[in-house]
Amino acid sequence: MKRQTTIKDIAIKLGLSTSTVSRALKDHPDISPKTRSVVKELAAILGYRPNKIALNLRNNSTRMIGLIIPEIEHNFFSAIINGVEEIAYKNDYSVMVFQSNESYKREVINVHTVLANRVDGALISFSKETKDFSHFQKLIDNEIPVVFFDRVTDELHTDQIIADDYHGAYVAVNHIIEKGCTSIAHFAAPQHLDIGKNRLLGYHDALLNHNIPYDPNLVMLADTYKTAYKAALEILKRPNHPTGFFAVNDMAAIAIMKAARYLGIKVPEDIKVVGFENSVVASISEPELTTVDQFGFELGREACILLLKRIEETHKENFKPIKRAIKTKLIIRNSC
Amino acid sequence: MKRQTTIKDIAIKLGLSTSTVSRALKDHPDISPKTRSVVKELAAILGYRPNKIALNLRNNSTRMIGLIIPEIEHNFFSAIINGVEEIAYKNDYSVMVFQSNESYKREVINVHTVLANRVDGALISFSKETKDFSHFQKLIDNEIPVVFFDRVTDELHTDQIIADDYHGAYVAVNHIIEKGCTSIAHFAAPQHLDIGKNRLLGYHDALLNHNIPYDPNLVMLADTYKTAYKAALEILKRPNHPTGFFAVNDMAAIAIMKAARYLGIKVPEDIKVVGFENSVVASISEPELTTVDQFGFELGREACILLLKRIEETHKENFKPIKRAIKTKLIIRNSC
DNA sequence: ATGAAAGCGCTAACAA
DNA sequence: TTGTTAGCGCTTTCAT
Repeated sequence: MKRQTTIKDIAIKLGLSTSTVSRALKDHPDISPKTRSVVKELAAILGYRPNKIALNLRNNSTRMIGLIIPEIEHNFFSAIINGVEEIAYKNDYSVMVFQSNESYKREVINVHTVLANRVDGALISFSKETKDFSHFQKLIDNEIPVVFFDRVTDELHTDQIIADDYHGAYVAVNHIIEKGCTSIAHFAAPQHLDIGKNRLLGYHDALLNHNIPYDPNLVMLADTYKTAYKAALEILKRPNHPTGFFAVNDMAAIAIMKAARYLGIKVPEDIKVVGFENSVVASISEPELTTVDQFGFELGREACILLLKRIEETHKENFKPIKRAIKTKLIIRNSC
Repeated sequence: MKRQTTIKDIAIKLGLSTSTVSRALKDHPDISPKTRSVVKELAAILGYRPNKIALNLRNNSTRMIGLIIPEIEHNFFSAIINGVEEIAYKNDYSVMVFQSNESYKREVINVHTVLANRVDGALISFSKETKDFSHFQKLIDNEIPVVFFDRVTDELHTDQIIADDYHGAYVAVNHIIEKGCTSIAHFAAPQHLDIGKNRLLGYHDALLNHNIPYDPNLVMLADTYKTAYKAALEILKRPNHPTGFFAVNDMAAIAIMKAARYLGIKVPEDIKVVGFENSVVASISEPELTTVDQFGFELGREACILLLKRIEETHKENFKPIKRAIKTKLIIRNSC
């Protein structure tokens, strides 16, 4: 990089001190209008841009937010990034994105990088592999505000923003039942994730509420396209296979529909399928997927708003974690 | 943020000078083994982490790369981010992602933010709106290495990494012709984008090569789902509508298939459709989409590798821009 | 083998 | 109204 114009350059050329230039540049009232305009003019000519790094060092603040997510390529998370970015941008913060790629090891490194970069705050959705949370504790120990979203844990004393997983699942399964299904399978996420637990619980309670017994044999651990496709083939080959399917996310739901098509089973005539997420793929699949919108963009916004509030808070003592759930909404299309 | 342990803290506690501590920490041979181990021990106990900001200021280097893309939610670009990140990560660089959201105005601001953050280099794919490139010139004037990818321009004297658009399009249209179509429409991107021009050219030449006359009435400007759906409805209602469709990207291709389904036209029996990109949606649509894989991940990797090379280059004089095209590959599925 | 001092670019308390 | 000085955390040249 070329040597950039500094305040000193301007000061020397104008026979002023650096402090005068600094003040003139930020319209300090002490500086005479004449000096002010002269300084600003030369600054413009030389293309002066304040050195953010120097500012960072001086202010001990980077106006940067660290965002750790499992995978950028997952539509839900890119929607979240958008929400985060919108708020950050409006408040003159920049966002550094780090991916764990669902790897615990990588996530630990991400946390270290975030720490090293001296971000002002961090937004985190942890990997599926993560069961130990001590690396996050380092952020907290350093008093870096942290907000967890979507994938959260109660083991850490931090803010949480999640989708209303329980309620979303409940409404979805309710809808399947109202469409006439009495035997309903659930393709679930790992149960050490709150999101896995809560969606299963919503499913469970919706069944019971309609006096449909809960059958563990109808619950499969399958939250990716691949695992769901395999599980769907297996379950659809059972005699008297279930006619309703509630998947923990859209990709799993679509895998179920693909498997059904492969077996010559028709959706929604023979079986009904509901997903969770409302990603782009939901309106591309055939039939188009009925699913629960979890408003990733909104979730990103809310998480970022809360984080900025924490960053700007002065009284860090008696910190009370906030837990907020974003409302979900059932989007009815053609698969159920 | 809490006050972090500094070299000075360690120095004082140990009755040493900051320079000794600094040297001990990086195994400088001058420092006695004893001092070295004592320093390191205390550093570990206090959880010392070098302050990257201070380093940045001193070294005039941030080990950060600025990445400006149109939209993170577009699968192709998130694949690119992954490629970039892989290389950056391996070389101990961090990536700051900025979205223009296809807005010229926002892109100009992005460039300023990138500049303010004193990144060591920038990777850029500009917005559809961008026709004036002077904001990018500022980066070049500051001697910040820049590599353009996917959306590139010859107006700037910079490196470029693109997909082999011409050849990919040529092969795709060739395939459609071989499947028996003689009347083939093209859904194109704006012609001020190289990618729009080159894919149209590939389409054009493939036709001519088979003695099929080029008909401008069969070329529609439609590179989003919405515009493509509308254009497809229009063109499919024409008497003797074309039977082959080559779309500039997958979303447009899927829109064509959706419009066809709406009109009761069968793919691939009645019309054949080929896309460009090979994003996730291509294997989700029904029928699954035949498309040209443009290897976003690879493209991101290559762009980043080239950028890092530029950053580390010492001789910046007689700079010769490199233009590289990543090979594409036709992925045959069920739509053609 | 270790320390003192200067400097990266900027700001702000204090002086004049 | 403007200038001097110190300091943010770190490295490195030049003493010692």
